[in-house]
Amino acid sequence: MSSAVTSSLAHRVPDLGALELLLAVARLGSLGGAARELGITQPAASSRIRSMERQLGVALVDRSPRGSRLTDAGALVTDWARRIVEAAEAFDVGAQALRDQRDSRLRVAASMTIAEYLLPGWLLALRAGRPDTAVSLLAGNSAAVAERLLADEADLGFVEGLTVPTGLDSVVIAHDRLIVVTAPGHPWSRRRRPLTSEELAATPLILREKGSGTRQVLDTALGGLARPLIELSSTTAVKAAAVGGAGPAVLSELAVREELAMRRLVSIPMADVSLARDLRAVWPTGHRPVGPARDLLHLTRA
Amino acid sequence: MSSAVTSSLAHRVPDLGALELLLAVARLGSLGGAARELGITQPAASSRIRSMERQLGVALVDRSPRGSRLTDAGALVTDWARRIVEAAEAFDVGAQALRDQRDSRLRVAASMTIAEYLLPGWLLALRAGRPDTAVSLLAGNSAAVAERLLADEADLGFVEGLTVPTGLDSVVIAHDRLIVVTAPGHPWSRRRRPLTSEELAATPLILREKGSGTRQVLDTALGGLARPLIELSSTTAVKAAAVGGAGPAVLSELAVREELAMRRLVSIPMADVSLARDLRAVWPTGHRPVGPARDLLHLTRA
DNA sequence: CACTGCTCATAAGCCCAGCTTATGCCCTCA
DNA sequence: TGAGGGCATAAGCTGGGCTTATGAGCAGTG
Repeated sequence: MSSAVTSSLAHRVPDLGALELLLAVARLGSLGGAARELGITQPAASSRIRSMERQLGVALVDRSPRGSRLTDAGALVTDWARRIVEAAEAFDVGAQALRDQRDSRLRVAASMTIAEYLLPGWLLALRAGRPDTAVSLLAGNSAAVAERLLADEADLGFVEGLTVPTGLDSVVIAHDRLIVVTAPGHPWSRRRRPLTSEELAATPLILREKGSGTRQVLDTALGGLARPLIELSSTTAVKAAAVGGAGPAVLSELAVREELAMRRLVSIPMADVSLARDLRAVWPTGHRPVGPARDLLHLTRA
Repeated sequence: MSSAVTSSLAHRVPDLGALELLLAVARLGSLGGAARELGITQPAASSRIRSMERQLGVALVDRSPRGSRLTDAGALVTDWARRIVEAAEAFDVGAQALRDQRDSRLRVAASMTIAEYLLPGWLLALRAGRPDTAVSLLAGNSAAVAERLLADEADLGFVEGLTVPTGLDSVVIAHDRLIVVTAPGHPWSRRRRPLTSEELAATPLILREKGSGTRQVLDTALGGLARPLIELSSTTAVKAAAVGGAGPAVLSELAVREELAMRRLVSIPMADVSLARDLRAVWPTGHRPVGPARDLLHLTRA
């Protein structure tokens, strides 16, 4: 599979600290200034940038006695670096929410797909507006989300099922749909006509286990007929199998957006089945969200 | 601005090596197996995962004498980690292309926006299909791209201007458009009616310098009338100024997609101006791309 | 003209994170 | 009951990144 000769990414990509430093240099136009901002000394910054240039084999900044500017290549590298740092920020805010299980001002319960793909972005936006709101996150299925809310162990929930659990009010915050995907080499990727639901039902698919949200939606749409090629217990495992060419899979648009953009997977048009589903914010009937929960709710709609 | 107390991301986010290790553990279901794959010893993997758990304050894997499985929180963390690693892969493939200036099998010349936002994804896809194609990248404006191609110093080019440089054949590979954006707090973000071109032309904007591709398109669309609030020399600088609330900016949709998703910027609808532009692959007239250049060209269209 | 203040670079020394090797315990399966 | 795969712990090494101390180049100023 992946070649063992290829030394790991971590050896070829500068670490986060170096990338943050590079972004600071780009923004401030000076090594010393960037060092100050990050709370390190100027020689440390100087040496770190230099060793990054050595590692990449590319000159990144033009130094002068009046400051430092990015080279053309440096500007490009800095933009790519920003992507890594942004992903790291999402990771950070998510991990923090996961850690502070107790006594937070805003306790969120969310389904897996939403927690994976949408929540970090929302939390970053929330932090931008209200920097000191401590958020805690509990991820689980719809039933678990409902349970937490009703036990007053969460202030706001997010679910992605077809139905709203009883005892909860809800509002639709986004739409999602399941799509059929295969690896680029699969015969279906060269089809001209859209796929019919009969064909889909007749073909063994890479699926989530029974009981998962996605599986429920698919089974309902096909009339309980989806045929498993294999059943896996996480979206990630399903994606990996599909990318590896094991067969067609049915997954949330959210989950495969990046794989589609990278052409690691291709989407197969469907003719007659609508696998749309709503993503909803939920809360105990009558208890409209207030305070930070209300702020978060507003963020999610737009 | 950003608080100095907040210790840097790098202290709260595990480094790339640790994240890669976590992904390997998730995939293989065993610390030792993951260690083997990454070419380190089992104790090293064990300790690294443990220190990552300590750093995050979250249990990530359930160890047992028969292997290790991710906890629920671990699954979530792993998915967020995958995002970082994917961004790092894009960085890596881009940096490599930037380094290998000479004697590559495939020499690409691309405009800044394309090099920044699209090319790494293409190169990853290309590498997936042809793992050993050495690619070199030169980023510059349309004129520079044309020059390289005509001097036979590049095999395939990508430009985003309004016109195709003479001497080159081209094919449209994607569409882009410029959009007006502001920070979320700006008055325009609460407008109900779309913006007219008169209003846009009458308002001082954060702009790229004259001569840049985006500026050209905007000036043409407004009849050469764009009024600068400030002129900055990179897309990134413009974005940063806009995010900071300095005023409205006009930027490529590609460049601000993530900022929009994160709600760091909001898009202001335009009534009567179309700021669409084509992204094109280009090559010297008559010399249709062959070999790796042809493969890359195919990847970009879909 | 020299002084001040900004820039960056170099050198010497410290410290800790992460690696390795060596070992031991737990569990399962033949 | 022993073999084998899983993980943990302990001791010792190494290197990368930090600090402090110092010097040099350039701009603006009285």
